[in-house]
Amino acid sequence: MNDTSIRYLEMLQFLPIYPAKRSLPEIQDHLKAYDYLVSDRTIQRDLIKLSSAFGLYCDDRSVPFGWCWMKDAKRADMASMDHAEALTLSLAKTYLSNVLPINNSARIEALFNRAENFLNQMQGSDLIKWKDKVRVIPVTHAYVTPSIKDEIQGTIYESLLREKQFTGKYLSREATSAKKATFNPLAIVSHGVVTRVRCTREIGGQIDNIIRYLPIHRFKSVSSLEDKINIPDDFNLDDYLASGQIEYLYDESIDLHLKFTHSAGLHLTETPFSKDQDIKILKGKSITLKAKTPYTETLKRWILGFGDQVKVIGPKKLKNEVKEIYQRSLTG
Amino acid sequence: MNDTSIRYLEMLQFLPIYPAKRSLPEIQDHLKAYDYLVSDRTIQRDLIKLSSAFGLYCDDRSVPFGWCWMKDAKRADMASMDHAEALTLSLAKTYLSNVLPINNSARIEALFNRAENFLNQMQGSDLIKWKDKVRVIPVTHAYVTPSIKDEIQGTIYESLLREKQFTGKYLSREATSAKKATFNPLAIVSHGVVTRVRCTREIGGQIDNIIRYLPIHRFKSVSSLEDKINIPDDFNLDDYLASGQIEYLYDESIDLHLKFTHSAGLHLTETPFSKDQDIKILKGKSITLKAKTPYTETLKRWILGFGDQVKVIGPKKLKNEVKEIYQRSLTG
DNA sequence: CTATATACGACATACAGTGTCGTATACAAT
DNA sequence: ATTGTATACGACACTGTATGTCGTATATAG
Repeated sequence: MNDTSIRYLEMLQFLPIYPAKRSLPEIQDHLKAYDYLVSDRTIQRDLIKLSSAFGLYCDDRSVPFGWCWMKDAKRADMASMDHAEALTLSLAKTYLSNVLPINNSARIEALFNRAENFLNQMQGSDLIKWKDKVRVIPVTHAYVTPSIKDEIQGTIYESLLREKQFTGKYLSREATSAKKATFNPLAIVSHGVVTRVRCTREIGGQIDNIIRYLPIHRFKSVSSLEDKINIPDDFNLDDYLASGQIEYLYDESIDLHLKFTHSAGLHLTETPFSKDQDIKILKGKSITLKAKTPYTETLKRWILGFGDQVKVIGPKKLKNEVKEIYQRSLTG
Repeated sequence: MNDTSIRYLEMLQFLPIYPAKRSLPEIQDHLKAYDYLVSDRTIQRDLIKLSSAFGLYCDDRSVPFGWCWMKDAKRADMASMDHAEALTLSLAKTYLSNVLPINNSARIEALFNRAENFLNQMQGSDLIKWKDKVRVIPVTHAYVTPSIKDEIQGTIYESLLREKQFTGKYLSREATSAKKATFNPLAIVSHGVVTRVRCTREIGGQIDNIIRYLPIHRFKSVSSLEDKINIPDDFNLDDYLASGQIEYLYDESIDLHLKFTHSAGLHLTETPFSKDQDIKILKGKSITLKAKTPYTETLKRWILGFGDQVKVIGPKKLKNEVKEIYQRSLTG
């Protein structure tokens, strides 16, 4: 068996990403721990060899030299972790699990696991309970994720990208048993825990040219075909999303004008609504926001979520809409 | 360059994870592209050698044989990506960038880049514009991310985990110039694009035992110290978050009871509010939801976001609160 | 059944990987 | 400055293994 290659990998995984770095003696010690007893000269030669193939960088401004991955190295994801990065990944995991079915990616799970292992195995005089030091406050309600089988998601994604058809059994909301059909995948639209595939359907060779919008968790089974998809003439995803068939986009662009209470609006000074926002703090301490923005379902919820801490000043249409919502709520 | 070990690594990176596989001629072609001109016999021997050391699998049910990584192989994270995984990662990136400052993690960026490169370089008869086939509809308004310097975030995270102090210049919202002090980091609380550090402050060796809650983007500079942090007696993060000093948790547990319009509530049948939710579809098609849940700021916004499509039935306190919000909105 | 592609054992050879040694250089302490 | 120690690196020799070639067996396709 060839020890050398494995030793290389062990080395590559021990090196951090620039600007952090490791000296040759540190590397040698690390390898020793894995029973790779090689001379320093060998390691030196290895590093030079690997640096051209993998994009390693050697900081030779001072002795001992420091070795690391270049920031933009292709395979920099193999590099070792540091505290900050592991913590960032742990946070990322929490956010993503609220919002995206990531069960499909063995790799990203492996990455998250590596981060947690790193944090758990932190060396030190006493075991530091890092989990007691970190909290994520969700920015959105965390629904229970519908379960999606890896193979189903994988097949649909791959068919989409390869522009191939797939067959499958789909259980619609109304139906009691899943219906078999052939599908032409056109696009994937991810909206939180629900991922949908835009597609047309063929049953018994019959295409109906209805563009459907099917949550992939409702597919009970799928298998890929090698036939090219039939694309409806001039299908365009953005046009489709904007067409209002899906509720999410009401208006391409509106001149939003809101008035916040001081405490509710203050966050805009640090986390702007948008890059072109225009905020003013009025005498009474209220804060006004002006911005050009698309009018989406998400925006509407964002505004409504503030309750009486925000007042819509414009556009008039939106102002009336919100007013009517409140009136209906009170009378309904 | 003619190096066996690096050729091995190149090979390993070319192999996909089971059930996908690559044939020997495919592997040879790939290596040829990297100027590794070796005989097929050599590659065959390599694969056999590597398979025991790395957990490769050879599908020898039909000729030509297909090689791949076993699913649970230790180092499977160096395997090549497939379509589904690359797409998942691309979606994850979009979500995360709305919600978390990930600029700090060179590794996760490297992973995302790898995914996008994979998608861009998809071979095929014609170039497939994958970006036209994927959309993410944000589940929450995307604020502009405050800029945080890598070093500052890194130093604070590391200090927290190592339980060491750090010094830094902090610019408070009211002040015009940053103030230098020593900080005892106690915890990190991430809330969307804003990440805050719970800490106490020391100025001129004087500790005030006020537990502060500072957004890390307001630090202008920091540098780590080697002194152990001073922890206030019986500090506990959860107690602190629950104490109401931060607005986010109003009540440990309430019996939430809501009534949705049919269209607004239907999503709960597939993406449940919580694991213990109890939903009923009434005669008038309205949908009621009962669930035990903490009462948080996020929950309040979630409810308000539905506007007149939801009615609070209980608890009474919440019902009145929402009613008052609407009344104030209309009269204010 | 024939033709072609693939798999794999055997063998001889060249060369890559390695440790050792010696020298040049860098950094820290005196 | 001067000394001592750690590090970097070129040169060389040796061992082992990585490699191409060839021949044979087997599988797939036409």
